[in-house]
Amino acid sequence: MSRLSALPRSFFLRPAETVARELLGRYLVRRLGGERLVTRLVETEAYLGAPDRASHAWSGRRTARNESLYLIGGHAYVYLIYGIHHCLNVVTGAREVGSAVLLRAAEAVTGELRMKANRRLDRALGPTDLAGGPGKLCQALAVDRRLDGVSLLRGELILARGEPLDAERVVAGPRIGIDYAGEAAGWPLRFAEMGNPEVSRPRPLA
DNA sequence: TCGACGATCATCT
DNA sequence: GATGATCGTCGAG
Repeated sequence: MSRLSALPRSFFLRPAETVARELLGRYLVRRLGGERLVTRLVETEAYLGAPDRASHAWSGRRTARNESLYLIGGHAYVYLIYGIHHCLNVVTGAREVGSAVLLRAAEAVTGELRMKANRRLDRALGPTDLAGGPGKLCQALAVDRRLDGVSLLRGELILARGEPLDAERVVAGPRIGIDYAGEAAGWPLRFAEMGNPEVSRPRPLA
């Protein structure tokens, strides 16, 4: 069961790019009404904070919405996108920095039936339909703004140790959906497990 | 107070 | 590949 023990604070007190890479293969555990849903992370993106035009903390931007981005590493930042979907981020680094890692895709380990029910899709599920995308991952695990700012070291949403990937199994590429971000749009801050079928859109070449 | 927009997804052709 | 859904947030006025 040690694979499901929480990652320590020190794991998150590092640059977002490092944390994003090393989160691959780890477990994201959601406690939901006595049930435990376990997923294994296969795709992440780093957002660097003030210097990163794609980041909600770009240029030190700070509002009621993104306040939890400025917590110490190891907390959740959850926001609503396109009025419909939620995105789950892991805050990294020291307090007041504003860097984070977006959790983009995961595969089910346990609790798959509940996740499928949470997704409310009647048709047969394809490879990326369960949690192969940031909005889908949140829906499968019932993550919404109520979990904004919670600690990921304990409680109803936890990041656990799992088995980190060997470096040669990690693919890097540009981030998704941030064409507005100028030069930052091309930075290779998206990381995924090579060849994993759950990985979302513009699939990195394996 | 108002208008524009977005770290997406499902469905359609 | 294209498009509509849908609304909280933010900056401009």
